[in-house]
Amino acid sequence: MAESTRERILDAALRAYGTDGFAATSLDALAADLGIRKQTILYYFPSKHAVFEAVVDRAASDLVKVFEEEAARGIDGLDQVEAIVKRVFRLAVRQPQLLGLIREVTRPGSLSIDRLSAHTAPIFDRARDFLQREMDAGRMRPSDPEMLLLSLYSTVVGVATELEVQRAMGISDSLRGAVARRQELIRFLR
Amino acid sequence: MAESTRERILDAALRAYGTDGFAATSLDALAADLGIRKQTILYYFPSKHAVFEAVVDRAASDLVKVFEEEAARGIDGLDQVEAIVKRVFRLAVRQPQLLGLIREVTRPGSLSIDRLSAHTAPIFDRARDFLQREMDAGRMRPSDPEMLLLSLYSTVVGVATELEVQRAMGISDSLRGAVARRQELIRFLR
DNA sequence: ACTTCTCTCTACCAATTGGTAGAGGACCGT
DNA sequence: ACGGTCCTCTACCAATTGGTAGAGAGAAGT
Repeated sequence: MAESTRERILDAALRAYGTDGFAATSLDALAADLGIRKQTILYYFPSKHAVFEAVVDRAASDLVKVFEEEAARGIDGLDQVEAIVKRVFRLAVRQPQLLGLIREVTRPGSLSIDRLSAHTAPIFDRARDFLQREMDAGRMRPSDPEMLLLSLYSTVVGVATELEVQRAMGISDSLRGAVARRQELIRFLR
Repeated sequence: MAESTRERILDAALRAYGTDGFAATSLDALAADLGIRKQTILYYFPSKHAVFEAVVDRAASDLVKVFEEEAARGIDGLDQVEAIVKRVFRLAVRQPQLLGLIREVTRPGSLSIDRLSAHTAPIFDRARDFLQREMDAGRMRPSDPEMLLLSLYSTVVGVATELEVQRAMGISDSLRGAVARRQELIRFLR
């Protein structure tokens, strides 16, 4: 067996929740997509919401791993920021459902936002301290590091939502836009 | 009667769809929120989806009206851009559900995105032409006007989503962030 | 007084929802 | 051969879903 059933369920759930949303995706639809019965899903997860939480957990780990790996390489200064931004952008373009899921979690009525932030809070703190140090050392334009992080965050998430808007507005070359936004973002940091 | 039932339904639907989402909001819940029966809703609208479309239509008109009014004042150059950005930001901060609705419409699996873009396309074209003229005249930093518009759009939408993220990350002063982002955005345009 | 129109309601429906109970097969070590 | 564990299934359920049919109240016009 190439991939366990549990992993296959999480894959399909990420796709479905990231595009159609949690409420719009029934367990039956999810199961049908996988060619199984929904009772099989409920064997691995106690409830529908538990599936969602598991998807969020895995997505958060994937995202955190990117930061961990990049931080471990020990590049310093803006080069590290640029490397991380590049990798997150690549992740966003290749897996738009992942950002769709984040959009779903960060919705006002969401219950699982604390679950996501529990994963990302350490990364957030580390990034803020890093930026603060760089600013203090004069290697980066001084500003509020928390606000800068939020700005970075919403730019990346914005890229995912833009793709649909671009399509609706008849703008053709969508990948070019993402690249342009990334370059603009990095230029802003310098 | 201060407000017609139809308008009250649209108000409540905007609130609900903008925060919890379309699929997560049942007609029964919507009706209960208004103290009426769902059959009353179905008297004014032929189906649940029709309610959503009506909400989208009205929200789009509100948004378009802001542009129309501001354009009619005949201010030229960057001052007009700044005025529009300010008004849209104010709208976004005061009515976060409105941006939540846009987020809902621009979701990949959405059916109504064409309905929204039908309203906003003329505005989009006019804004693009305006920016192009300003750039040609040398009154604005030259770049791709379509990309610039997308950048403006995602910044504004980002502000709405940031509010929740800020709360989860423990950043307190959320309004300050929005103002900072607006100033940064306008500074970028110069 | 009668009809007509507008509006909100009760009663009801078939389909779908998330979830439970438990059967049965495949594979395991004994 | 046998009991146990892992996994996926069929059968079923109560609750909720969006939607239909039509009663009844009220105001307005005639």
